[in-house]
Amino acid sequence: MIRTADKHAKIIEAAIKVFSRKGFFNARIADIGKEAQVADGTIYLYFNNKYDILISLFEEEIGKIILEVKLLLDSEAGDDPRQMLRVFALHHLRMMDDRRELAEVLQMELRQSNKFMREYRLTKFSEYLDIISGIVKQGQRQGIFRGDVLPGVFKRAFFGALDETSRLWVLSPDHSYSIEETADQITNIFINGIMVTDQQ
Amino acid sequence: MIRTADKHAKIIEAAIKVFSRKGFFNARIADIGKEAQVADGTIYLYFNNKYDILISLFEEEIGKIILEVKLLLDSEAGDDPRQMLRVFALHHLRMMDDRRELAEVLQMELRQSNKFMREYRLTKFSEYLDIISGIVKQGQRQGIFRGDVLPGVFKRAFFGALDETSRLWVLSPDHSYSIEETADQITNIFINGIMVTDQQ
DNA sequence: AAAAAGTGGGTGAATCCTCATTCATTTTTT
DNA sequence: AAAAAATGAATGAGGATTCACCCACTTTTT
Repeated sequence: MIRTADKHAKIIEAAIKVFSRKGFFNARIADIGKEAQVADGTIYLYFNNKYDILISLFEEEIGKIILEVKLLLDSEAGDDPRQMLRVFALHHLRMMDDRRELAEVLQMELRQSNKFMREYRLTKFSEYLDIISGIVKQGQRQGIFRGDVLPGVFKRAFFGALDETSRLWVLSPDHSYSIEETADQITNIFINGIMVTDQQ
Repeated sequence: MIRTADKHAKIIEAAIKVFSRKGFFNARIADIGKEAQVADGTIYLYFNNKYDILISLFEEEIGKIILEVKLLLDSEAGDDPRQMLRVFALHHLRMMDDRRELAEVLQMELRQSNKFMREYRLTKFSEYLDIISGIVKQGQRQGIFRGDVLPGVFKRAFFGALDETSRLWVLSPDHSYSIEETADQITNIFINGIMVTDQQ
């Protein structure tokens, strides 16, 4: 055999392709098997069922994204919460743009999955959002962000804004605005919106 | 005959309940029929297929929401774009809170539908978003919103923020913050973020 | 005005197809 | 030659859609 090319990873990769193409419910296990060049039955050696593939996909991929963005924050944002928000936004949008297929799966399926798998907690996703509220809290401690902003509301608003904006590209890949421009626009709105100002 | 108790509306109403409970794909036509107290076959007298129910639901319900919010904007926001954003946000969040089942369907299924029904355009949804960009443009004309903010980006960011925030309640109905408080938080961030300021 | 036809919305059992999952068998690894 | 991994045909459940039939009501004929 040509290298035990980590079947698990191969299947996840294939699932991203197939789910992004057809959506979770319309995707057949056979499609994933074919894409991964693996027999249908093999998939069940690595995953319990179809949902399990989706959940594993979420947790693993978001896990990677968290690592990436934390690294970037450490290396490029110094101690400035404004810069941290910028870095976060830019990384998020770049990632969505670079990895269209993954982006599509996250955007389309992540919400639903919450629902019909109520038992399952998307722990990694929560962790991702908590990076944002962490930044806000830090800014408030430093006195440069207004204290009356609720970090728990802000994190959702900020993520929602990024997510909704990037959906534009996923659906119609011909940007009218550049990633950098868009990230700037959004971050500026939020930063101005949350800063301590002298007037008012 | 007992006055055709508008079967169409009855089916849509039932579909909202069923889709919100089980999600589009897990919902059975039989479930909708049962909920609407109508035979399975009857549904096909009013809709072409299962997708068609979902699409009709979207367009009709969002249509109603558009009418409501436009009325409110006329009657309560005067000519002040800031106030208009407030009214829009508050109405959106209130609506999501009052009509949980509809909210759930919109949040969970609206995204996907775009995808597996690529042919279909969600015209009403676009119209809804364009209310936001209209407000921004008006504010820019009046010189109270910064001219460098792109209305097409802003509308998505603002909607995304509202949408993501309200998902919190839909999934776990025990608010920690009130609707009004949350609407205020979000609107404040965006208004401060977009205002023309003297400093900087 | 009674009887006979006609109309069409409504019905729900039957059809027919699509997969997720299983497992007996084969192939590869140790 | 065991043990482990992989295969893919067969199974069986589920569910969207169809369609032959019903019946309450309206229109036409007698």
